[in-house]
Amino acid sequence: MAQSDTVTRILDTAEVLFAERGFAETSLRNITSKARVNLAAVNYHFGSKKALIQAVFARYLDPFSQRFHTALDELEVKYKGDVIPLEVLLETMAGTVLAVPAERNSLKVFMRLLGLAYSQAQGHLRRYIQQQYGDVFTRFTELVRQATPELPDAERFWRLHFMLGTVIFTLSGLDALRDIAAKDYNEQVTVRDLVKRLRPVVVAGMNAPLPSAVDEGHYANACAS
Amino acid sequence: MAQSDTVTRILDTAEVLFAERGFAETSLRNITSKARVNLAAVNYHFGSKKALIQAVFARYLDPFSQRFHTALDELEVKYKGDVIPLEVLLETMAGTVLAVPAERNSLKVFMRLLGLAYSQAQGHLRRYIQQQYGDVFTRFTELVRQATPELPDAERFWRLHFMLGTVIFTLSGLDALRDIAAKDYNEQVTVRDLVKRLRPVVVAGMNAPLPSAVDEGHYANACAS
Amino acid sequence: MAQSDTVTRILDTAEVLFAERGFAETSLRNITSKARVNLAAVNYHFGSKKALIQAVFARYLDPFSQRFHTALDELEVKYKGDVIPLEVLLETMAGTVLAVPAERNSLKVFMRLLGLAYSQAQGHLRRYIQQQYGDVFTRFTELVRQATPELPDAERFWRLHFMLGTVIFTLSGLDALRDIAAKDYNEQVTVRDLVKRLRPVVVAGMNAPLPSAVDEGHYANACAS
Amino acid sequence: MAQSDTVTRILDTAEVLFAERGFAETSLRNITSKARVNLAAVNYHFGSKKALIQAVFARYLDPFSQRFHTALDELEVKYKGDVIPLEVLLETMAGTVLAVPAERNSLKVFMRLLGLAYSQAQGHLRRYIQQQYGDVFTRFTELVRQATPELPDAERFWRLHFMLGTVIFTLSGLDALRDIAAKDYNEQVTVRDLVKRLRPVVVAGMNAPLPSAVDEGHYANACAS
DNA sequence: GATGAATGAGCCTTCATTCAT
DNA sequence: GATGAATGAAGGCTCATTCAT
Repeated sequence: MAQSDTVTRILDTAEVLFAERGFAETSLRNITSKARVNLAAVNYHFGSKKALIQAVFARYLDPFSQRFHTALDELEVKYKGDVIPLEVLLETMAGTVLAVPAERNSLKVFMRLLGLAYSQAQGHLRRYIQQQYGDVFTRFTELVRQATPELPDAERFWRLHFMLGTVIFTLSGLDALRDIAAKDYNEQVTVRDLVKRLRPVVVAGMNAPLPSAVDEGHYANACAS
Repeated sequence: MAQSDTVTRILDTAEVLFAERGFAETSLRNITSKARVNLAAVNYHFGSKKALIQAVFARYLDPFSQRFHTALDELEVKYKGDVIPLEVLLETMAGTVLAVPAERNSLKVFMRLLGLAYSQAQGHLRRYIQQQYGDVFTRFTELVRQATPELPDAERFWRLHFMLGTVIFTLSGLDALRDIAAKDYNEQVTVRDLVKRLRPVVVAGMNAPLPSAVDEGHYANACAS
Repeated sequence: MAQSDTVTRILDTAEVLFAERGFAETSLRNITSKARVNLAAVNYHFGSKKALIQAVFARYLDPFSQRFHTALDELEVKYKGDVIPLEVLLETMAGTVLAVPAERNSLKVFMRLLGLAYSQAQGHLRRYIQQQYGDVFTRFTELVRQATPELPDAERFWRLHFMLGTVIFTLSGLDALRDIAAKDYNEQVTVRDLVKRLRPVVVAGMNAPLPSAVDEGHYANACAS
Repeated sequence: MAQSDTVTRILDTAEVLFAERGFAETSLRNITSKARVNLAAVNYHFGSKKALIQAVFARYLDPFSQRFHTALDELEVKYKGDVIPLEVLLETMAGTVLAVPAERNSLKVFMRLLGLAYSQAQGHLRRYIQQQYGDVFTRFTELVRQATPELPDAERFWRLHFMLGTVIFTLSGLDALRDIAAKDYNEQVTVRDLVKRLRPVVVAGMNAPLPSAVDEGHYANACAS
């Protein structure tokens, strides 16, 4: 078997199974048997299951990180010191996110993986992602800060995560939702359709009026934590 | 030991551990040893791990479902045939969601669990929730439909899920995000604060302009799936 | 619930399940749930699973033992000191065996149980049967001895067990064999039919010529144990 | 540890324990601890306990099936079209049965296993044996049919099973019976002795006169099932 | 470089039994 | 007299990992 064929086969199979079932629910046996590879190969090539999980992410995030840096470079050149508008920043990020897995025909898988990275109990994974790719996100949020000077820093932080939740939740649960949509609305939705639908919602969310301080304590009597 | 003390102790411990680690990563031994209860007690009282998971959800969703029905009844009486405004509907839902676990001092846990219900590979759980509580959500979405007659049905479906993602993603990942926010913005955020912040964003998202058909194919060259 | 209703329900259910699956494969839960009786009732009324197994046998063997003694009494009166012919002894035993469970409509179950008593790893059961009912069988074999004076004692011992094997094996596996027979020979066989078929074979087996000493060592080179 | 040493040790230990206690009463832990082998080795090499049980049988039945086919081939050559006498067929089967485990010094174990295969609630095992080795037995019964043209087909079917019961019941319960015989008749019986004793009985049983139709209903009043 | 074999820890579940009520 | 609750032991099986070859 060719040298890195095994490695590739493992990664290809692992990302699909991880995306389908989650990390804990996917055993190395599941992966190696479906990939028709020796069970010990995972530990041989990657060292451990954790390292395999990280490698699966790295295969997406390395090119993403690189392309996103390049795209931001180009934007900074184009706007040469002027503030880059929020819509442009969001479009750029969306474009890069879509571009990377497009080459691997598996945007859906990538989105599922991103969702899992947030929701599953894999502390090592969040630490790994933060450490390896934190700088791109830091750079991006700084540009967003410049594009939304009217937003308090904390508000911007939360709204970015609100919108992150919107996107990841939707795209990572795409299959299930798509089935419902297809049944109820007789509509075959593609990722492209969804992104088109997401755009105005995300922009509106980011530009929503600030919460009025008046409402404070509205639920105070109902919420203890 | 008091009659149903064991049952309660198991449920209390299970919901915390499930919320912290997920279902697959939490063993019955983890639960029973922390709850200082015999391992076999889980199977005696619940029948299986799956049934325990469902029971954990039922303890939240049963009262939620009941209260939400009641709240919607009251709204329908109050508006006697008139359309109930979207903001009122959203407030009512938020109020009910907050009220239920408030009595148990564990809104955070409830939100984590809801997030897990969507993201983890527990098909039985989604089936169970859909089957047991589907009707409340159906009733709610029908009222939302009447409140947003200008939205195409499919668009409303997707936007509701966009907003669901916003809320669940944020609140279920609350701890991690709160830590970051505390460090970067020196801010101790409560769930109440977050709900206050979420409200204008959700309303703005639901009321965002419809996506223009002109944009179609915008990312066509970047997205293969 | 009436006093001994529970006991009867347990015994009725237990004998059926034991006959179907064997002793180890039938749990007290199987029995009590099918009998719609409390799990603890078995230990309450019988003391242990072993005791339940013995009770199931006692319900058949007590009347059998009593009737067989009576039948042999009558034979001894009738033949007043003369030797009772082998055929008569065999017929009498067969008649008694058939008569007992006939009242409970479950000869098949009784035979399965007898087969299990021999084949399953329930040492306590063999000891129990030997201790409780050994005397009837001793009395019977003594009469057989008188009826077959030409047979060496050891030969008679073995032939009785050969024939016991014939009967128990056939009748205890009745269902499976009946299915095959029904399929291959288009024949719906009853227990009565089988007993009719067994009679000449058993008699011929008992009366077979003695093995010639010449044959000794015929398989010596083929058999090491 | 040598390559298949583990497999052999597991099989050797398993067949002894199965024969002594039955399948359900023998745990994998019993087997692996006695065989001084890791518990997981059973699942690694065999896949499941069921598969182990089947493997234990296969180790006897594979060579038996092969040898018996060969022996029947030789008989057909020798008798070139003529009918092979019943005695010869029975001797041939007996010889093959004795020859196979002789090499493994465990005829007794083999016989116990055969008895268990019939009496224990292991449906999968009967299915497996029928499927894997059904053809040899079909071939054998066809030759018996030619050797006993005077017997009605159904009668021959039942008599073969009568005799099968005789043999399996006796040989599978050998140890217990041998103990009794040793005590009562001061006789140390070997398997060879028993086979010598079985032969005339089996032949006489097969050749017994047909049951007279006159006797029909003899026990009719005594047998309800 | 790659793999078949083996391992120890842990999984969920079921068992017969006991006990307080 | 009868039962719901609880228990310790044991069941078969799967896991990620290691190791000799």
